[in-house]
Amino acid sequence: MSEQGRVAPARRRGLADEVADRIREAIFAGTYAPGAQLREVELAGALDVSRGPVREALLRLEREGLVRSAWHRGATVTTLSPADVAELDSLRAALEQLAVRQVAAHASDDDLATVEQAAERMRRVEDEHEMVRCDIAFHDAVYAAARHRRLEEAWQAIRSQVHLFLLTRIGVRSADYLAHIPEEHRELAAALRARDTERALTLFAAHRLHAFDVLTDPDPRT
Amino acid sequence: MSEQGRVAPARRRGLADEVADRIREAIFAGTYAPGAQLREVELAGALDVSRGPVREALLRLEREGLVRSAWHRGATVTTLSPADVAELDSLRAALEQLAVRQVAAHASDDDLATVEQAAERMRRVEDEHEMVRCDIAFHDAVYAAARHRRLEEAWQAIRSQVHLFLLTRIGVRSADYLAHIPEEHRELAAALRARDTERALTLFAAHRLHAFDVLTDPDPRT
DNA sequence: GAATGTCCGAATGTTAACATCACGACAAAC
DNA sequence: GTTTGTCGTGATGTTAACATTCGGACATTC
Repeated sequence: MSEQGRVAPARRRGLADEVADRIREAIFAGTYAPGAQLREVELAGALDVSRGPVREALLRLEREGLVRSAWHRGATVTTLSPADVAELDSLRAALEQLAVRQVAAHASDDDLATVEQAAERMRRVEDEHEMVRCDIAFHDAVYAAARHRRLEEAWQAIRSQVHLFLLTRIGVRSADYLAHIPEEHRELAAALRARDTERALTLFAAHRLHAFDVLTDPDPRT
Repeated sequence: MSEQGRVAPARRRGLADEVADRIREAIFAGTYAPGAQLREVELAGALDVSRGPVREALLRLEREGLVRSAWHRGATVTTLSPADVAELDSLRAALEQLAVRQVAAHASDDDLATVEQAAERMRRVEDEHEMVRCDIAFHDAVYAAARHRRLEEAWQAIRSQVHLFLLTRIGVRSADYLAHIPEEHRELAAALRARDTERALTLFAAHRLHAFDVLTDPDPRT
């Protein structure tokens, strides 16, 4: 969005990045369920590359918390225990508070517009997987608007895990989810646009709570 | 201490971990100054291993923010601009607040004792490099006492950079630093031991400010 | 003389073969 | 019957050679 007319970044990516993307997609698509082993030779064969880039890709996915690996024991897809979800929620809260403060205080109008667009995009979504992607994308936009590289990196370190968590929510309260979530995000964006820090913090906290307590307190109506 | 009599973790580490440690030490020792290039063949030759583990080690150091790398352009030691230092300070604040809350609320007495020991250890230190190491070790202990794996990982992602930052402070106000810092940390530990969340948060904030404004507002007396 | 095009060197990216390790099954010993 | 020791399999860890790419130096062109 209007990077002041700047041209594209135009940086070439290595094979390892590409491989990491493919593996990540496969995990989110359910090809590799949580707990499944990710064998290097198998992945290398499937993606038609050697083990080097696969190895590097697994290291990056480990940085994202999507994968855990032990010495000579290979990599497995992360499984999220209730304790893990609690950790994710508290850490996400800490990061998001900082992000919201930064955005409300210093964000450019362009960046705010990008956040609003991300919220708008959710209204035209039917598929649940797509909605989860949009949800994550919205928060990506918020962190991007904060213009805080290390904060964004910290978010990326748990981003995929949050994605995984949201995925487990699919099927539960799906009707509510699809109906209410877009409006909720529009309010978040509006509070940021108004630069109302306190209101934004409150709304973001409520938003996290909605996502979180579906697991601990499932809605009996569904 | 006293992990309830549990034996040591006893997990073997790979070559890559060892290599990462050596490179990290070399950077902290000043062998590779900020901005310096880290050539894979050079490191591999010096450490007498092949480029594979070196490559892996550089990826880990990149995760720690100690190293930056671009495609086909190799890795360089991170240089910290004033903006970077500001980022570190704000992110560190967010993480530390969560850690302090967790510790004050749920930490075991054993974990608190470990924190106190880390603070005590600072009193017998003369060398400035050693003091910086103890300073970091103290905060390590606090994060460990929080018993929050992802929070600890987030801390580790900026830990080395904070170390680098503290190193730049050496030589400035060194007398003050060596004299006052140990007492400051003992107060931090005491507030945690008393489980006085608000006081601890205030003290930790003041502590960060002390470290931070040496660069922005150097003491004229020194 | 400034700009463009081409080439060379040096570094990283990638590959495939080799070495090492962990886990499980099976057998032996107590 | 439980435990301990051995072995084989299949994976990861490591290595060294090959391919690709970047950056700068030099020559060329207008």
